[in-house]
Amino acid sequence: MKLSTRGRYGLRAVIDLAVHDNDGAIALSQIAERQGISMNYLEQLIPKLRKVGIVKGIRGAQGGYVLSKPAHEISVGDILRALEGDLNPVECVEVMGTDTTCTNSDTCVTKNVWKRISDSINDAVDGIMLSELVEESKRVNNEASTDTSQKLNC
Amino acid sequence: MKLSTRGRYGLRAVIDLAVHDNDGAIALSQIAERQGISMNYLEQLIPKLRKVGIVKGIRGAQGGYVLSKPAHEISVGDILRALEGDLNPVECVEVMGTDTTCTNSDTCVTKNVWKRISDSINDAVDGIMLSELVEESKRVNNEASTDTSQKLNC
DNA sequence: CTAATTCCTATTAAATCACTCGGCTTTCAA
DNA sequence: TTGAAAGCCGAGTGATTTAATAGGAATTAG
Repeated sequence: MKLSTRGRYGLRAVIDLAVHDNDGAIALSQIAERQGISMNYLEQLIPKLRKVGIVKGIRGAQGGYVLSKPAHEISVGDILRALEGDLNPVECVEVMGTDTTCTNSDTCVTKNVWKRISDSINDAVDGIMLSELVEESKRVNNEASTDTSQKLNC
Repeated sequence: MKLSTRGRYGLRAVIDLAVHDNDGAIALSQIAERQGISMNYLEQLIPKLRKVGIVKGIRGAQGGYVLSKPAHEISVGDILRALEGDLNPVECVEVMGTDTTCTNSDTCVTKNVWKRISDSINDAVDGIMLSELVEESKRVNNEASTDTSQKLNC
């Protein structure tokens, strides 16, 4: 019941990108260095974010990545689901009504348990917008004001 | 971000045990057969439940397992945490204040995200008591009333 | 005693994770 | 026009975890 590094690194990368949003295209190498993440590995996470329209790649020299829509239109849920797949604790809880796997879903007691967990997770992450995290990141780094690099942990 | 079979099988096993609570000690072989779970594997999950005082083993012939406290005093959270370990989405979110790993927790923006996810998961599972699931299981099986075996899926 | 049962430890095949690596394509800048 | 900077893509790999299986010791009712 843990998020993988995909979700953790990926969220940090997107926050980093969002914080530097008005600096034009940001090269992956910059994000990787600031966040202390292997660039090769980050490169694997990006396609997942690109596919759902969170980031956009700009190829060629002086290229890099930008957010493909404003930060207040991107939720943490969007980011984490792109990176981790659906956030349901079990397979059988699908999008609502579309029970593919679980055959005896009528007599299944545990299903309601998984549903409640699933809903609470998704509600939580959908309630946090990327813009909030950007604000918080800037505020925290101003207070600390030691270095301007947006180094994030966890 | 999925529960393992430990949590899924284990919860079903405990529900099964709770449903047959007044039949005396229940052999693992019975639970395994009713739930369609390998007995050898179930045997590995039991120690986790025993350690936190959810079930109690009765050794010898005619032995088996019983709940070690009433079902309304056992939450789904107790069961899942026993089987899966803590339900936090990342390591660095610990019991509140005991931040062992994450060093720069002050400037860590994502930490609050993990905290909110963690809280919502734990609130959800702690709000469901085993007794509720037993009630529901009995009700559902009466309505369906095809077989008396408490076969659960998911 | 003996059969049933819990209890404990070891082994294992398969999957997943967290990367690394190499090569290709696109584009800008000099 | 060419070269370097970047994104893009797929294959490979060691370590860890998962989901079991297997075997045997301890315990107890009948």
